[in-house]
Amino acid sequence: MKNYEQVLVALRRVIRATDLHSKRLSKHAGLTGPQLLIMRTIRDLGEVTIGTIAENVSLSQATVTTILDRLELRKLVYRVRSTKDKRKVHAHLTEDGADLLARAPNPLQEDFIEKFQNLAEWEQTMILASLQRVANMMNADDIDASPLLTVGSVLKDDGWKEKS
Amino acid sequence: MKNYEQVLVALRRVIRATDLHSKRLSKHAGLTGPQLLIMRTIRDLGEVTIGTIAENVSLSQATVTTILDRLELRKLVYRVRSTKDKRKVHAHLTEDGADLLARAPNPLQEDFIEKFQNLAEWEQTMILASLQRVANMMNADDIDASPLLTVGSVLKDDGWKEKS
DNA sequence: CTTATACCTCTAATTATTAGAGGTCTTTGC
DNA sequence: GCAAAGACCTCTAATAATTAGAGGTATAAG
Repeated sequence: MKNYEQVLVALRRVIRATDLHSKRLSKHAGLTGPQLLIMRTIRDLGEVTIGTIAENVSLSQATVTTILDRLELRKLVYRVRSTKDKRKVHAHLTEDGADLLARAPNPLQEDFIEKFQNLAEWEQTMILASLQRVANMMNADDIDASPLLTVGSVLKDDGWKEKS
Repeated sequence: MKNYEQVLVALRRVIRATDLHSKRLSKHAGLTGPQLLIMRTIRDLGEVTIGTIAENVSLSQATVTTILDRLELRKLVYRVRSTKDKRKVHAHLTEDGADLLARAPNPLQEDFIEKFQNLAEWEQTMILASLQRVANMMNADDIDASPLLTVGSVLKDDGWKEKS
């Protein structure tokens, strides 16, 4: 399994669904969960458009826009309109933003990627499937508890239901 | 009749419909008809958005955008994105643009407004109705020649068909 | 515990830009 | 003169970001 990004997305969905994002993270460095999430996305992906951020953190463009407004007000990020396509806007971290982010704790993602990649492939697949199952359960209106996971079913089935 | 703008719009439509805009004006000052039209709109209306320009010259926003691109390339206009509403963009004339526009002949609009306002109201109404009739005829696929203008009908009927 | 404040989040509407296609006019080469 | 090329003009449809408006949650203050 090459892309651990799916795992991260699944993790984020679990975090949001369980309200960890707000209760656990809001104190640290004065940033809320979504704010941290977005700032990390900007740092990790480099020159990103609003749309790309939204896609990566599973939020609407409108939501990302308003959160960026607040971050920009605090001089933690800034926007640059693309010259090649003037519809697009790139978000960047300011130096202050990068500093703050570096000091902010990241209990969930800290060297997670490195460790995850050292796992056996079948184990990675199993973990991903489990996370997806949890995330789907959180977001589902009617929780269907019947289909139990088996290693066999996991290895066959790659996709997972998108958020309703 | 307070607004002579309707008369100007009607005039512009006649000009476009008869291709005067390109044949007669394109030589002067190196500007084409639509370019002149748009630059005058910017000068006369002050801080205008793209949408307002489009409305005033009866062109689509997309068309105004591309024409402004060419004018901006020649440093005759510049754009400023509104800080109050970041969707909006204001167009301005550069000094070069204002100079060029001042030297450009304006055979159709030169002190037209002042003279027009000195006419009697019924006469203004009559002229507007006539222009609208001509403009509508130009744009109509099937020209209906039957209804002749009368002073009575003109004074009653205020609206006119929008361009199809 | 209630109220106020500050976030988060969404959908729908708005504004500008771009893509793509088709048209006209002017210039250039023959 | 005439054909071809290049530069405009113009539109509709698609795309990107923002805003408006409404509803929800969490934190702070009394």
